[in-house]
Amino acid sequence: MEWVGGCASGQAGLVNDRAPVPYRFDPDATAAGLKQQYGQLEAGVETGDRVVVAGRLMLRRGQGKLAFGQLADSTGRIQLFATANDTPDFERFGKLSLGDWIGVSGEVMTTRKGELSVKVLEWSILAETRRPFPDKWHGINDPDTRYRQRYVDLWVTEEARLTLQARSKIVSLIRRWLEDRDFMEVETPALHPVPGGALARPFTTHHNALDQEMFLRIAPELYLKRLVVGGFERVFEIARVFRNEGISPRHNPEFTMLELYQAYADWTDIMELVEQLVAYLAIEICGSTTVTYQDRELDLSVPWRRASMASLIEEQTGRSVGLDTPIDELRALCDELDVEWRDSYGAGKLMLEIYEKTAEGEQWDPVFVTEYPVEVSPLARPHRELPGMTERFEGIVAGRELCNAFSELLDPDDQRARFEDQVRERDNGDEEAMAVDEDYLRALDYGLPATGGLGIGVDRLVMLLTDSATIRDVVLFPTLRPEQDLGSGSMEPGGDGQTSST
RNA sequence: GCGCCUCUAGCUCAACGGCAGAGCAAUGGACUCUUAAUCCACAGGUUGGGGGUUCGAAUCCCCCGGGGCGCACCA
Repeated sequence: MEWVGGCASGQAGLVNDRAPVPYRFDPDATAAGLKQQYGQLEAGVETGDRVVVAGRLMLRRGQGKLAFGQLADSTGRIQLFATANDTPDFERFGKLSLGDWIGVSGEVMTTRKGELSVKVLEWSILAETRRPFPDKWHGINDPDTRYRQRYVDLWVTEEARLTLQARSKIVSLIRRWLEDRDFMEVETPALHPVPGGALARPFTTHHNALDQEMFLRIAPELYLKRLVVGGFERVFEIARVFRNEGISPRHNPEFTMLELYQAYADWTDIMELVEQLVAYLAIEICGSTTVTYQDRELDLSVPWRRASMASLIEEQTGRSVGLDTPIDELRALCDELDVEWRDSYGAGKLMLEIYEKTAEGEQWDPVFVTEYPVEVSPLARPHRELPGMTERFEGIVAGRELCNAFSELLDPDDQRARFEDQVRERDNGDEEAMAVDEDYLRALDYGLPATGGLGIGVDRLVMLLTDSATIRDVVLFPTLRPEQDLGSGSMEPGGDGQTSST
């Protein structure tokens, strides 16, 4: 390792004074690793063990011929202990800016007060910060600044770092869990000629060479089922999907959806899969199936409650409704409950609207809501016992939809009729209705066996497991309006360029 | 898209019709065991932008812009 320690340029104090920094560096210890290995050390011990650490200087305390610092890396923080006698270029070390990246080689020790530290015996600057770091105690409070400058937020907001690290861990655990069950990860197109697989407004774009309108996918569903037709019996995709809709604490225009399809399975198999997967993740991430979400306890243990949509409506409103309830009665109930409806809505759509208004948000502990009407489930297979219903369920946790799943619709003729119903709804002004996907129908013509399918909102799952109130906290770079005053001028040395919330 | 709230130093916040302030950061100095170190000194502002009311506006009113939260849409 080449040490560039003591490379102060002699022009200290100038903003543009950039020390030469090494092309590579080889740390051999981390803050967390040191705490784990030496955590039990008594006060005043010098171990003689030499380690190399690297990171950002987050705190600094001069003490005459001593100096203390706190070095942060991706695992946490460790104290640095520098002395005029042992630390080369001690003077310069004491003048480092908060936020500077440094590499340190030194001896593992504890101070007289017992704080585990690395005594700085060699050090070098790995990168200087030319912008001041936020308040060392309060950090950044303005949410907009946090999301825009995530590269700073990750250093000064520990929860942000831990949450986003947990997200990575969760996605990794999902992959491994599914692979252990013989699911194969695939990647299907994100550019779709026909948007499908969900009810949502797409982003539109254009391919120049093909001179063709294209859509960013709103769901990978129809491609994944094509793969089951193709003989991949268990597939999954962790898909970034795009929906041209509002932004809110629970919605980002691009978000991540886990979809999986299992041949020969039905919706009951998928229910078991979901509750087991989520319980497994809760234990791995939170240490228990009982987690706290927004100051309220949440029991994710298996099995989750099953309840039909109609029964939940009755539970909340005391009114018994079903597909055979006269339409006027349903409309009257909507009016009574302040639920908007249109003439084109059938009994199934009215039921769904009533359920979403009255019951969905009232659920807290997980519940699989079953028996969705055919009318609102264009890709789900008819219920084997209940006419007009499908074998579809949604998993509701903490009052929000976590997943949507069903026994997949197999019959090409039925599917064509459902698509055509959707087109009629589109003609009636429903911009989220589906279009006919002829190639998908052709695939179904070749035969799809019984298949259970699932979509889970990964962002919302991460929110639950990390106790995050907003989706922006679990997305590294959430969608924001572009900053207005951030031109090329901000890159000029000495330019103000500080990007506040304005 | 509609409603409510909000925008003051690099960061976190005061001042709420009467001289724009503090802490941290920065800058200069003291200090051999600090833990958000402490102490001394110094500096930092077109109060988001524009207009209006007023003897006087960060403060009240209007318009515009950014952000937050609800509603609507949705996952």
